[in-house]
Amino acid sequence: VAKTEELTPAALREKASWLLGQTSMHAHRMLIDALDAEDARPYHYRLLAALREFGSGSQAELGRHANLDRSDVVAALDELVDRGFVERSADPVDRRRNVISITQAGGAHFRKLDKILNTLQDELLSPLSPSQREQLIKLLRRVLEHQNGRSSER
Amino acid sequence: VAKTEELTPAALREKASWLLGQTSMHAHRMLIDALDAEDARPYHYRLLAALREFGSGSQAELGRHANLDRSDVVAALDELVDRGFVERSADPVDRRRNVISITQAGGAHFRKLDKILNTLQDELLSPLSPSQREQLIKLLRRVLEHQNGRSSER
DNA sequence: CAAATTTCAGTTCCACTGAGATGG
DNA sequence: CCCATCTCAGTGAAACTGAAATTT
Repeated sequence: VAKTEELTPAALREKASWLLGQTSMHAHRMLIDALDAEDARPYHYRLLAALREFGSGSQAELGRHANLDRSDVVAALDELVDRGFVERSADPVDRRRNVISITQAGGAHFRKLDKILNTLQDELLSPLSPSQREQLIKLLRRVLEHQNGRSSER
Repeated sequence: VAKTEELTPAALREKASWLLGQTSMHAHRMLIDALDAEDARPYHYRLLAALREFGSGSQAELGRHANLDRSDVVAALDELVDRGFVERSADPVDRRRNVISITQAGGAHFRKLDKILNTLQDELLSPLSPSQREQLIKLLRRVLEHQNGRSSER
């Protein structure tokens, strides 16, 4: 049996950016696999979550909430419209905008995906105790808030 | 001033996979930017680190250490050869193999990149105290080891 | 005129797949 | 015959860029 712990150079293993990259890549693969069973993609979940939490809105607004590029919002919403999970309609007060609203089927779909995502978190964090999980999330959130602060200063 | 903390849906903000993805993406962008100044890419650093730590070896072996796909090893090594940081030579005992060795310039290059990477870790973790940084690294490493264990069982 | 929105076309980076040629 | 290695060509997802058309 190969000792995978000794495969990776220490120079990499000790770097937070490396650990973040590896764990996040693995988590992302798990996510793709899990969503695939529902014919869904990570972008779908993000958009539906933003819609449920902030209500209907323009595509631009939605993209900012879900952290999607304006370009990718178009294509991802096309897919959600195809599946009947959201509706596009012209905004009567600002004719540049499309108003996106979530359908009933979309709400049900989101709840299903959210369950899948929650299960996935458990699997991902299974080697950690409950307090360690909280710790990890707290630390990551702090790093992320700092990053968001710095990038919005630019 | 916009409150970026309130932009993201709670459904996302509370998920470890989301936090990992966002922080790692940001870290990756920082990495790309920092290495760009040295005309280098993340793949270069990984390969050089593996070479320094495990010594000369075949490309396949190198790829396993640096976690690069066999296909990507070829192209990345081409770049490093062009820059004079590694040398390709035929393996006398196994003529399928290329033996890759790091040059003196390559060693110097690695040390420069390693400094850049270390500075970047500091910047990345700047909102955390020293003990929090250790905590984060410890927790991430534990998650990663668990992932590696599961994926090698398949 | 400046700014925002939607959309399209195209790019980059990373990871990966399939297949061919060579050799152990 | 099977397996490993190196290489090439191509795919796919995610994030992003530039520009056009429309409207505010």
